[in-house]
Amino acid sequence: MNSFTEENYLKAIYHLSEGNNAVVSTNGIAEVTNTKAASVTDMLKKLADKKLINYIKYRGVTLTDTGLNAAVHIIRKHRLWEVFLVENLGFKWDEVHDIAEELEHINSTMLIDRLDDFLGKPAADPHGDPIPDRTGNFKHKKHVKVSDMKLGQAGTISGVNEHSSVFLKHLEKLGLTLGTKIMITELIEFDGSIMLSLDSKNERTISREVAKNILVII
Amino acid sequence: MNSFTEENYLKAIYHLSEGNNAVVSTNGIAEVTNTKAASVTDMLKKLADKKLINYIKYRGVTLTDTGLNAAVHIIRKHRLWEVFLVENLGFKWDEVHDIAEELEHINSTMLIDRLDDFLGKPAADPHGDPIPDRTGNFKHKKHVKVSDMKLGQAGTISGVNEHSSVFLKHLEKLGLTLGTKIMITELIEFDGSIMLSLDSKNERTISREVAKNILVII
DNA sequence: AATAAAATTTAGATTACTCTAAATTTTTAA
DNA sequence: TTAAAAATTTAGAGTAATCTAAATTTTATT
Repeated sequence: MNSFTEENYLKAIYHLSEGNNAVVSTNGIAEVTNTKAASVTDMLKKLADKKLINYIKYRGVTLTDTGLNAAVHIIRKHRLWEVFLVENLGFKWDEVHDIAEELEHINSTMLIDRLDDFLGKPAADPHGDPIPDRTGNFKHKKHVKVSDMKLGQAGTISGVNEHSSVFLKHLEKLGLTLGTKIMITELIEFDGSIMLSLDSKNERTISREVAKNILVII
Repeated sequence: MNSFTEENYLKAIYHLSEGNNAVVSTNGIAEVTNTKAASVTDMLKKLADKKLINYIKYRGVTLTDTGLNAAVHIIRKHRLWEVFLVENLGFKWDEVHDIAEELEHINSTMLIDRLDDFLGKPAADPHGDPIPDRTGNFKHKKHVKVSDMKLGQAGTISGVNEHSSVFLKHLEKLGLTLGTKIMITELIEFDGSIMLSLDSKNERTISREVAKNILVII
């Protein structure tokens, strides 16, 4: 069994590689785990010994099949708990991240399978992120970043890349919640800002930084 | 904030003192926490520094008000999660202890209050143990051990003192579940065994050890 | 009351994870 | 293509929780 801390490293590596098994850097991991690069190096050696990652000194890290599987199951737990918190306990989408971060480390396959059944085997969490099934398979929805959309293109908001409360509250204030239909009405050359219409009515301007963290289905 | 481990010691002390603030011994704690007495001594010093316990070297331990409050809140969390597991996820009463043991350390007052509401503010967990409210108050049901009952006395099973799966499965096999009405039909002098009738029908014999761990309301 | 047994504490070490500071390797850019 | 900057690793040390073995205190028993 992997420790709480090991699980957090695996999850960090998974997220940094965007699920694509892209090579991940020591500093990148240090940043998202709130540790120092030296501590990360120590842990990488340990994870490599346990055959959870492929690690080449100075060159970076990828997950092995075992490591990927472990990471995906932690993510499954995290997202199922988020659904429970929002659907059953009445939390808002910007309030669930930290609690799910703790709940995701509870280890019981039976618990998670039964939670999954109880929730009706949901396909996505409250932020639109897909939930893998018990074998670890995702049904991959094709998400596009708003920052990659062309002028005049339309789509439906289907997810976010950033789960912090500040960001999600901001989206809510702008009316940019899951399911909202948007269309790009103007691309500002100066700073990369984007103007878009909401459900064919109101118009909004968002910064490039915000646009990068909103996902749509076209 | 107290660590996972500190919380387990507080809970152990609470249970050993039977909620009565009776003095608890180092060896007693070592046994229920699966550690060695030397490790317990180290931790007791730490808990005393944090003013969670009253500790006199060689003489034993009681909880301070702060320590008692912390312990009661951990127990509240444990019991609420047990209700959730049985009522909503379909677990049996002998399957929930270990999972609740992990869930009880999740720290979020908001989570627990909302879980409490979601469950309908239950008064007892699946083993009949009372659940304190958010201020830490128990509505104390008067429980009597079957081993303390007199010949001819009747009562309704309302709780157990032992939560292991082996014990609970045994009770189930005998039909001795919560809510069952029993009457003492014979007290065996030889070994302290007790014979009782179930819902005025079947008769059962249980050992003194079993009788000590079943609670009834008279 | 003296001594043996039991309970408890101290001393010294170990494991998991973390850190700072210094050394090494890789990348970037003149 | 080489020097400076950035990234990474190593060395050495610290904290939390644990352990064994030895020392001390309490309790039980003659």
